[in-house]
Amino acid sequence: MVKLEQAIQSNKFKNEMHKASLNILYTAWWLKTQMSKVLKEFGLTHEQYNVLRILKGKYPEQLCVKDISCRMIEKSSNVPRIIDRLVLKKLVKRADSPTDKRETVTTLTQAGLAVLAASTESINQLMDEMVKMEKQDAEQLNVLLERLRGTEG
Amino acid sequence: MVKLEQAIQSNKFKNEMHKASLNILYTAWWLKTQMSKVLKEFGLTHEQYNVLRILKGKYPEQLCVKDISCRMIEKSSNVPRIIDRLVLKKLVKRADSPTDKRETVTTLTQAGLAVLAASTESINQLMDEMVKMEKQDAEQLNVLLERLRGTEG
DNA sequence: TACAAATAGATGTATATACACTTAAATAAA
DNA sequence: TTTATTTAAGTGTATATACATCTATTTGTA
Repeated sequence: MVKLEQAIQSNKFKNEMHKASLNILYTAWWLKTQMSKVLKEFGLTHEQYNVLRILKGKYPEQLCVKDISCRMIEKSSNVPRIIDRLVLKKLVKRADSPTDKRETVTTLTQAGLAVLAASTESINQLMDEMVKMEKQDAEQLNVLLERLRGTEG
Repeated sequence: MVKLEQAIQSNKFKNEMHKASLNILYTAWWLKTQMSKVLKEFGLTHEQYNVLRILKGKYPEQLCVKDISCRMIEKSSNVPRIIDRLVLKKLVKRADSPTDKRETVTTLTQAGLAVLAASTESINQLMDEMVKMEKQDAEQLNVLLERLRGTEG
């Protein structure tokens, strides 16, 4: 097992909480990197994949930019530009909203659905291989992460 | 407490492990965002701060680019360009390595030491306010994150 | 109704990530 | 010793993040 100390070549942590913060940042980077390798085979970035998944969650409903934004893991993502790239690849379609002329709405194309299905299968397979963890541990991890963010407002 | 389900407006998780992965990614983004707000007051980005901390860890020793890279939390960071920006701000000094002409070595300036000390104090204060967690929980979190990365290699 | 405020999305800029490629220098091998 | 390989760092490009600003539209209010 690769411990945090080896990964970042340091064992000077102010306290356990400081170490845990660095551990979360490192683990997030590690997860993203592994997933990105798989997604690259489908010509997708991690963030493009996230947008496709969000669209799938409401398919065939059309979602406006702000409805996608508020579901993104990283809230400061620039969704219009991510959609730009998905449009170029013909994985999503953009249209004016019929109810509000300020909004543009987006939906998956058939190609988008296909690429998403295939890439999701690979991602799920990766997760099964990569992350060996008992259900009970995963539950405990979720509890602790939400406890950590306790003061979030 | 803000749960993951509210944060990303979804409660469709394949299993607890899938949820834990998203929870780690979201928590990492949340931590980075909070820290970046504090660092901005000192004109630093999260990654610039990480490089300064790494240099401090060996100060007054001079570190070459690869020694900084291997200590970065995000290994794919482009360290030469982060150093470029720190040099412009006169927080670090770059010089040719005396032993290997391919290498350039970097050290903190007095200004760099001062900015790092001040920003670290603010970051520590933020952490104390933001993250309310018992030492025991933090220890358990570290155990679980390392168990999750078990197959890393 | 007319005007002010708020909202949606697009756009601009600086920085960072991810990764490929180049150049120079050090090391290994023929 | 000469050549080949490896290594270190810098550079180029596409994409993303973080945040500010702009425009068009909608909503709220006088």
